[in-house]
Amino acid sequence: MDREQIISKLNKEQQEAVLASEGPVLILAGAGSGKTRVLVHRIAYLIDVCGVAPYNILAITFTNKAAEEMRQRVDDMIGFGAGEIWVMTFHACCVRILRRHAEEIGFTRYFSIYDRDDQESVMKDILKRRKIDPKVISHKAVLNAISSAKDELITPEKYARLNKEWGQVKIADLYAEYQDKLKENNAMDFDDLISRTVALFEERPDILELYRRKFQYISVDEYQDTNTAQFRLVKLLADEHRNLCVVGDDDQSIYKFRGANIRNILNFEEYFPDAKVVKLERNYRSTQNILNAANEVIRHNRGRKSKRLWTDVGDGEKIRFKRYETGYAEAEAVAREIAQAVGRRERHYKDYAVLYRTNAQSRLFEEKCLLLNVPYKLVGGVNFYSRREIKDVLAYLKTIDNAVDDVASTRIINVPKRGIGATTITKIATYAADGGISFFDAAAAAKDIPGLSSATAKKVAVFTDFIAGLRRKSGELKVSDLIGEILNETGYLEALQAEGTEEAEDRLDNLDELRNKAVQYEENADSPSLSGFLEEVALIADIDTVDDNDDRVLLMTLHAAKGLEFPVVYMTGMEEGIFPSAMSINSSDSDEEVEEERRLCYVGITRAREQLTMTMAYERMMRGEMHPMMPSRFIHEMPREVVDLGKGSQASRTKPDLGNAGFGRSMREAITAKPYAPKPGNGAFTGAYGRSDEDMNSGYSSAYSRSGADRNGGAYSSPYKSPYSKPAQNKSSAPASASSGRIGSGELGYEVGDKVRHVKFGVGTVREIRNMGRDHQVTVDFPSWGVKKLLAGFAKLVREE
DNA sequence: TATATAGTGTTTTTT
DNA sequence: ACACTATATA
Repeated sequence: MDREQIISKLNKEQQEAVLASEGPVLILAGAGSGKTRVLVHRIAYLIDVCGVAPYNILAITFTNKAAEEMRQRVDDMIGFGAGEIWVMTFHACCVRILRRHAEEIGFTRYFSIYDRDDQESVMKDILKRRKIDPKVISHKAVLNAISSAKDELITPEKYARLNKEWGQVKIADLYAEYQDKLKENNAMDFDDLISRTVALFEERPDILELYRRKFQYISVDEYQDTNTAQFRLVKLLADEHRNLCVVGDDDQSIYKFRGANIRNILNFEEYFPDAKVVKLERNYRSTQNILNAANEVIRHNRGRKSKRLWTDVGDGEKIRFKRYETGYAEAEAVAREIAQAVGRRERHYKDYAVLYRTNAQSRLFEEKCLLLNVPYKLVGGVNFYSRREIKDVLAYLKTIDNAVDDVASTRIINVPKRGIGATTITKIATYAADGGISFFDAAAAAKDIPGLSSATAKKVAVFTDFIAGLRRKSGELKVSDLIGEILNETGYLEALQAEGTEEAEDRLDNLDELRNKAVQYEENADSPSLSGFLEEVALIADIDTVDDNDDRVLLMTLHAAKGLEFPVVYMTGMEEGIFPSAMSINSSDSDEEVEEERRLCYVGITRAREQLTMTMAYERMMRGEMHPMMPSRFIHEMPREVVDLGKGSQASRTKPDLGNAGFGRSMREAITAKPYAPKPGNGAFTGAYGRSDEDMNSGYSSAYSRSGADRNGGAYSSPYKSPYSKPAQNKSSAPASASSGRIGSGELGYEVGDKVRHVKFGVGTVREIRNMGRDHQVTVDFPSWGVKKLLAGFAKLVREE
């Protein structure tokens, strides 16, 4: 293609961005402004017009899905040679470089990649061995501190130099040990992938030179989400030729908690004073109403590069704001609306995305979709690859592939059960530590380990022999066959099949799925290998597996929705404390954190093409308790005229002074100003505000079918009683039932205050009897043994006359 | 050694 | 509400 062909279908700013091929470029791309289009055209321009070799191009994206999409579009545009371009995520790019130079930094090319789970087992182990009370220093807190340090390229030594407080000194120490442990295991965590690549480049100018020469033209997508380490990496690679094009939107920076440094984008022009800056404000995705809402909300943030999205497609529908009694009602109403629209053939399921702030909210939507037969895909939450059965199989594969990965081998040495218990595992681990060998090698030498009985050593040998056998065969066996062999030979499948529970069925399905993925990998990879498969699996995010052709509603967090778009979007749980999260509101630098939440809101709003609905619940179940909720401040921040409150909405009914006209653009006065406070006790829905019929219906029906009665075995009877008042709990120490009168009388033959005899403890006094459902827990005070809690069915207590 | 249960803490977002 | 840990018991 020639220059004219490439730029002919782009707007003026986009053309400018595409044509600025040399030198540093900062593209401030508002949501939906066609930045992927620009990036793709830019690459085409570099190759077809500037004569750059595809081999010399590096395009970094945020997710594998984005990489795939970009690769596809580049393929379509330039055809031959596109395969040579590196289009991938930071992490994938670093792994590729690190595998090649692993030996030079003390690893082998088979190094494992540890996910959060693996990191946790390493850290727990360290804390345990150091006898540190996890209540004083939690493994999670340590890992978070380490992760933040790595994002900032702070080594353990530097961390120790920088931090002198007691807790921090401890962390520095643990950090150092953690790094040693990972190295021993020939493993790296996600953060290491970046920081070790940076370290490699800084220590070995010769290697850096290699990649500088290779990557002549670099582009970075979602630049606002890069952290210090990633920025340093890019800077190292681009410093010489300075052909660096970054694309980002400071308003969409939502990963500060992961170390994203918003200054990277705000200060780009300081690092590169000669940078060309292009602003893309024309939006090709949403209606003007949606854009107005987004613009107005984000305007409440300070310190941003000002920009204002616009479109010429017209106003479109207003944004709908709907309120429901509870989270259950909210979820049901959303699912029902979708089902109805699809039923009327107005929409496909895949036109919809249901977004929420936290993964915990997903369960309700999942339940209601199931109930109403709405096909859905849940993105995130429990990642496919972090399910137990999947991790088990992967641990087998890792043990075969990376013999020194102790986390992997300890995980599966007794899975399925081989009669190797915690004591044995500790003995093997100690032996390994003393001899400076890996856990697996120690296990292979079980018969030499003092203190292990020959019977135990034999059990261990069964395991190590099995792995050794597979290791021999791993060269010629395909990954999928290897998986099959593991599942069959260990009896893993058999054990699951024997269980016969629904959960076991799910697990079997997941294992099938894993085998399918392996087959897919074998078909698609250039040169399939066990390490290659493990790497792909480690770096895949849930969102990467979303299939655009699948006709399903997508359920996901607002974070996961970044970079995507949908005709219809529901933003749910629009409540203070949920969104913005209580965490951000109560934080010590609340202003900044709420601004990040606001950006998240902006991201959510701008996902919608045609219709956007925001929903909230008056009451929400959190940590097992019902809480009254107030509308999110972000609702107030939207301009009044783009929002539809729905007919018969409470605002116009109970606040006649606000009516339908005559007040300012702010939503603040137009909607509920006070939290909905159900009267305790009577529980009827007589809050201060009237409700639309729709709200009424969904509120009640859902509450009845879901909240009270069903889950407590019909414990609550009257429809006039609040479905939300807590029914008496079975385990409560109050009388188990009104009719039985005295506690535990009848079946047990004794009651509180009675003297009872126990085979071992002798005679004691019954202090308490708790109904545990099937059995009773009896608290007995034995004069010579103290107070014991016994199960009536077990203890065989006999009343003493 | 394996299992069942009670007690405890916990939650934002993720490559 | 849920998951994880510590404890008790066969």
